[in-house]
Amino acid sequence: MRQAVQVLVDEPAIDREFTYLLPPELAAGRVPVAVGTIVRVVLNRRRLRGWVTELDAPMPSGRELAPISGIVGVGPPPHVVDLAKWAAWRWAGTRAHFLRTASPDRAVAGVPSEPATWPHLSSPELAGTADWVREAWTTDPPMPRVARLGPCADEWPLVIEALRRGRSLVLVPTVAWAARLAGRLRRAGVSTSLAPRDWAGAVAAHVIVGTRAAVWVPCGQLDAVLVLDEHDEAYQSEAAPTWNARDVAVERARRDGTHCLLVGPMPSPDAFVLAGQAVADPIAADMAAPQPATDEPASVTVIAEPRPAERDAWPRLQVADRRDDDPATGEWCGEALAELLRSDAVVVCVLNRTGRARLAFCNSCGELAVSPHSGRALRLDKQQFTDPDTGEARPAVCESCGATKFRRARVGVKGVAEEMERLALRPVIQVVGDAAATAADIATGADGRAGDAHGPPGSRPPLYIGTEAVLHRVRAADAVAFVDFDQELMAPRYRAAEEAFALLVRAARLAGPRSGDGRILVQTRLPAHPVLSAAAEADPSDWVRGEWERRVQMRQPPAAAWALVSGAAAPGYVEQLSAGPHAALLDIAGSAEGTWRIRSDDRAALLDALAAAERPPGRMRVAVDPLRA
DNA sequence: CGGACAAGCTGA
DNA sequence: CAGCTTGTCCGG
Repeated sequence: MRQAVQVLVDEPAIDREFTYLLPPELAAGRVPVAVGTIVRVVLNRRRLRGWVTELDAPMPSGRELAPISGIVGVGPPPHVVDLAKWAAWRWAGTRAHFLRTASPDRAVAGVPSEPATWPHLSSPELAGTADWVREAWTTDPPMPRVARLGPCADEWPLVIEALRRGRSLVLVPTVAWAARLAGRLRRAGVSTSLAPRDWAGAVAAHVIVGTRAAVWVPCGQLDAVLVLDEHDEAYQSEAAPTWNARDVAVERARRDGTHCLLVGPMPSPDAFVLAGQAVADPIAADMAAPQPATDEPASVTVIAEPRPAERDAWPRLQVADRRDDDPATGEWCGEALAELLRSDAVVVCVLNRTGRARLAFCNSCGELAVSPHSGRALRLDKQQFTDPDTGEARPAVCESCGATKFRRARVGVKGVAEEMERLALRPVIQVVGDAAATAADIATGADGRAGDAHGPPGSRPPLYIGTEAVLHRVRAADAVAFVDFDQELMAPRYRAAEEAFALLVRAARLAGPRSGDGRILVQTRLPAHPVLSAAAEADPSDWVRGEWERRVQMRQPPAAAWALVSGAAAPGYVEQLSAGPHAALLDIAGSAEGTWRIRSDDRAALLDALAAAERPPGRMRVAVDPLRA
């Protein structure tokens, strides 16, 4: 009896399964052949990698099958192969894309055997004290839960609580965080796998720690899933398919019948949708979330630390109201910031603009210099204006009063840095983009304080200024100042407020808790903005509720499902969608640059429609619920 | 995706 | 009509 298997080839453009013969000598080889095993096949004279997706495929009649040409190594286990199939539907991608992410970098001949039980946690370092979160791990039936943890709070007790349940998966947004946590766990004697470096080792580990790809670890049944900083955009892929590891984690936990805890200083609207979909009986009316199946709002309870603890996990937030300042002067620096800069504190300033001049205001009459043709603002370069549309240079003369002196406003990092140095009388270090600063620029002292490595003893610590990259590259500061926070709050993106809050979270970690005198200064003309009140009071619940209502009202993700379709094949594909069976539930809008936005209140209907529509030949990108739209 | 093959274009 | 380009099809 000859055995045939189904093989999905590792070629996203093909994304099809083919039947191959499994020769007996390969079936009896060193690597066991199972669903997920990585094999080599010849398709149309091409040698390709592929994954076994079915072991006993029906033998087709009237066709001679080609044999599998070799076994490459162990691949993702069957339940992960199935999870990849779900993800391909969820983000309108190919199975091959997700199976690649779930497969080891290099050929793996075998995996260790799974321990039957997990060791009892005995070391004193493993004594957990997160009573407040324990109920999250005991609800029956298990379900995804949302928990709030202040930005400066230690995640360790939550990790210990997870470990008590058994084999745990802990996702964190950055590689550095993963490495730090894995090291700490190993030192405490816990068998730990740092994914994806230790691909096969995950099978035998008590805890698997990693960034977004870690959600695809090849281990078996999980007993607890923990996603830290679940709001972080690093969990979502920017390239299509725009999959999100947090959402995959929730689905994986659901399939394992286990608990999943979504943790962060600010529960994201997405977390509420994920938890809300799982709520059968409303536990408390803390937050309304959609339940598409029944159209009935479910209630999601947010688990939070006792108030004093959460409050202490935030730095003090100082709001510098700039409404009284004259906008025409273009001064970037208010009194509170000036005072901070003149002090001896290590200060990190954030300004999400690079370069020097942006807008020019007349020194005598305050008029904004604009192009007479387009009405757009002119850039002031040295003593000349540059027209933003034509690039044409013109003399710097005020149209309304004839004066020739201008001052720049909305200056970028470079311009502010120059003035800051004069104002603060100490060195200013600029951090822009990823490659701009070298390690030496942001060397930190033994205690992790930025600035200790600079200058002779007794000299004043430097100031840092940069785009938000500076928040990733300086490890600690006495204070973080946002030069123009309105730019974040009012950015023309549907997630602007959420992203602004995420910046405050990053800043909070640099500044440290209020007990350590940590401090964030925010210059704004919107001092009552809910994002600012949330951070000032260390309680984001009002803001999160309002943000959710806004998303519902505007039909934005995650309250509604979006798919952005672009590329050469997009017109034909969108035409298919508008003629398909789900068309009535879809809201299709074209845009100028050959991009279509398909919107639906019913995510499943949208995803089914995307999967069912035929893809015409040619390149195409489908971004489901993209971060930027 | 990339090889095969068919249909279309060019130049002598 | 050879020799080349361009387009469409399909893979086990």
